Amino acid sequence: MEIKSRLWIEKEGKPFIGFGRINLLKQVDKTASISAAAKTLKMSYKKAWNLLNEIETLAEQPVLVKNIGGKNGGGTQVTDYGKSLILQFETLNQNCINFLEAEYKKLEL
Amino acid sequence: MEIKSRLWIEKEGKPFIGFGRINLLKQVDKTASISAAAKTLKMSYKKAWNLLNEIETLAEQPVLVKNIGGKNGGGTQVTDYGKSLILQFETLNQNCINFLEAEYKKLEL
DNA sequence: CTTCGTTATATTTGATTAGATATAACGCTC
DNA sequence: GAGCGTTATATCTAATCAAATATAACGAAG
Repeated sequence: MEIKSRLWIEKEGKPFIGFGRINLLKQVDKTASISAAAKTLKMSYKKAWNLLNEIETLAEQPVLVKNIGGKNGGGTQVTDYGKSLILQFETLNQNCINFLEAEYKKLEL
Repeated sequence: MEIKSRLWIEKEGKPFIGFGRINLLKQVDKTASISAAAKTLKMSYKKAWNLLNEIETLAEQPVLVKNIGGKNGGGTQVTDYGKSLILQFETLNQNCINFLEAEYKKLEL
């Protein structure tokens, strides 16, 4: 028996960043490509693009720098702001997990 | 911009209790009827029954006392154990929300 | 100027899930 | 024993969501 959690941040009532989107951002950062990131996460390119597009629509600062065409067909880089989103969310998530594990031990189920 | 969370407890890898199930249990406790609880939550009886059945299958102690037939066709009562599940989950959930609100203020998004 | 792999986008198909419907058992009440 | 409203369960339909497919634009490189 174990406790699970999912947290996310909303903006204007719409999901802004959460577990899946941050995971996707990390893969984009690692591969420098939306399509490559989608492939490693076994997700359709369309879905990945939609998720990233929602993030950028809601974000006040640019999250991605995209290059269409050119060397190797192009690619996508994650901005410093995007990287800070990843870092902040992951620490927040880990803090939450630690907190819940401690609380969970107090329960009698 | 606001932070949201969902937490749940799994048993044998399957969801045991979470937000929706606890909400349903509360309604059953209030109405003393699965069908009435399903109606107020705008959920099909089948779905409500399935959720409650999963809870009881995984729980080590009885959560519900069901009466088929009889006065008013029967009904369902929540056991003391079931009520303790409700109470414990709700306090845990509220503690988590308070914790996250505090953590959230530290972030720069 | 052709090739390449990427971003970008619409459309269509498929699968999974939720919902509606139907039916039976049950036991108290009248 | 007929009626009632509930629990219990199967089956069929609808709707939603994910996936696959198709197509175009793009720009560096050879």
